[in-house]
Amino acid sequence: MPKRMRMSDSRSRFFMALACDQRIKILELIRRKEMCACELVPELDIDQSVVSRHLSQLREVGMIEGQKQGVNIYYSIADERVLQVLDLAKEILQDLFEKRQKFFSV
Amino acid sequence: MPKRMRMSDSRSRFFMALACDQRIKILELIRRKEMCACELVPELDIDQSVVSRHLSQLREVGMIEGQKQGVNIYYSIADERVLQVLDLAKEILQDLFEKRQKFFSV
DNA sequence: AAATTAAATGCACAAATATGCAATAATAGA
DNA sequence: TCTATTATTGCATATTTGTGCATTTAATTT
Repeated sequence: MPKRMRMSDSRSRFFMALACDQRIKILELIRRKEMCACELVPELDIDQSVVSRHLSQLREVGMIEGQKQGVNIYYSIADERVLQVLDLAKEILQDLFEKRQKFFSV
Repeated sequence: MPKRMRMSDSRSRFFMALACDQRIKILELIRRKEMCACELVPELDIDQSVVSRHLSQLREVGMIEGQKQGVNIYYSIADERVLQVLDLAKEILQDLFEKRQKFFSV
């Protein structure tokens, strides 16, 4: 029995899905055009099994959805608001970076 | 040396800061009114040192900022867009929940 | 200056995570 | 049916993370 449940709030799991370079890259890739796992593998330079697991995780929290086409499952963004979240984070961090750069350049 | 850097993208770290029940709760608490660490401890039921570390982490990614008032440091949300991110996640998950409930009730 | 309160830090440890390898399952196409 | 390709699933492992305890640091107020 764990001392404390770390991520019982579903939002924690949601954000955990974004707390990983590879998964962010996957989202940014399939936002441009839908892709299957076997197309993602060479882009990410990690094992095929790992890509599969990342995709599962993103699917579980409702960020992406897959559609079968022949042998492949093509993934796309399931909810446009996920992209808003990604872009907001980028903006926040960019502004923070500038703010801190200004602060330390005095 | 780790095999692979897991969170070199600053966005990963940003979202990692949100991937934790306690830290989300801290944000939701100080969004209502600014609070110091010693006020947060009884609300969260974790050790004072842990609260301190959570606050550091949230500060590092620019989500909160502290202001000294006497002996205490009062924390508040540093960027309103952080709240947008939190609320977007809530909406996405709520819709996902309803969608899945509908699907499984057939 | 001394005492008190708040915040940060060092240390140890349990739990969770990302990863790769190997094997399995699933399925389309020949 | 057989084959080939794709995706999923154990299993083991190194790293990371959240946590608590004890201590230290910082700073205010008496």
